[in-house]
Amino acid sequence: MNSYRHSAQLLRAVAHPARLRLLYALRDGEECVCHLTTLFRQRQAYVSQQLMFLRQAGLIADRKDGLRVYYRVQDPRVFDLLDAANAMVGVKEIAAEARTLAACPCPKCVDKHSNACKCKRHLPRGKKC
Amino acid sequence: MNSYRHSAQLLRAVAHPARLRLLYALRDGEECVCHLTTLFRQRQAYVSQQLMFLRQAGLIADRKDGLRVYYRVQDPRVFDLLDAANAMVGVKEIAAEARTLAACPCPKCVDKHSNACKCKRHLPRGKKC
DNA sequence: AAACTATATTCGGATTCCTGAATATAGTTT
DNA sequence: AAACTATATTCAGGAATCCGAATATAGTTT
Repeated sequence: MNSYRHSAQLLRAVAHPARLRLLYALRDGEECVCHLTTLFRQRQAYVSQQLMFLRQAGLIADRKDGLRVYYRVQDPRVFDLLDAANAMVGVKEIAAEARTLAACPCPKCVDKHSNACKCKRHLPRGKKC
Repeated sequence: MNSYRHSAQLLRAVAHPARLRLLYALRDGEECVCHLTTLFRQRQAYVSQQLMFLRQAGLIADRKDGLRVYYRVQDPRVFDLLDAANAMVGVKEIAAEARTLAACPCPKCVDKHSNACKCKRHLPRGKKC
């Protein structure tokens, strides 16, 4: 009966504030690392580390597009888990965090600015075309 | 938004094979420490430690009756959590483990033996009245 | 190719967790 | 009170985790 071991492993992957926050940020769709880094105001290396942890646990998958890497959750049932935990500690429902950020150079955020250039050129963080 | 911290703490309390197993053993009712120790074939000190962990996390509560201490789960919603985790790792449903044990001296187990004495005297482990 | 950008990985030290051994506490029986 | 029983707690060493700093990798633009 060491199916307990598998469940425990899954639970441990999820038992960390930063990783919880990451999963919720991916709740309604993939995001690139730069977006998550900007959103959380954390070092890129740290975000990558936690993403690696979640990936090795099989909770998220990645997709490359040019320089960027987009992450998505593998199995939406993980939110059944997280919501159950939140219910127990008295949290209603965690809404997805703001989807577009002025300081983020990823396509999704840039497209939102109607006055921003839509060309595909890579721009340094925070600069405009 | 550090409600993440609370959820993470709850999840960590549960992210351990021994503690998972304990919770499932309490799924359909309270059990005393000696019963759990016999059931798991583990040192009493170890079982007590893990119970203490669960108690400090607010997941279980205890009740004293003479020498024995009976533990029960505080909030049955914890099984929503655990079942969700099991579903993700492909475990159907965890049945409660055997409820009565020949080697266990707790009242519940002794009563099951129709040929055993029902007096309230305390007996050394494994000996009969 | 060289400079640049987004992301990943390695390394190390501090801290936390795990668990065995030993011991303490509290209730019970004689 | 003394011996005994069920349970709880403390302690310590080793393993695992956390996270910052530095560096590596791979794709892009010029």
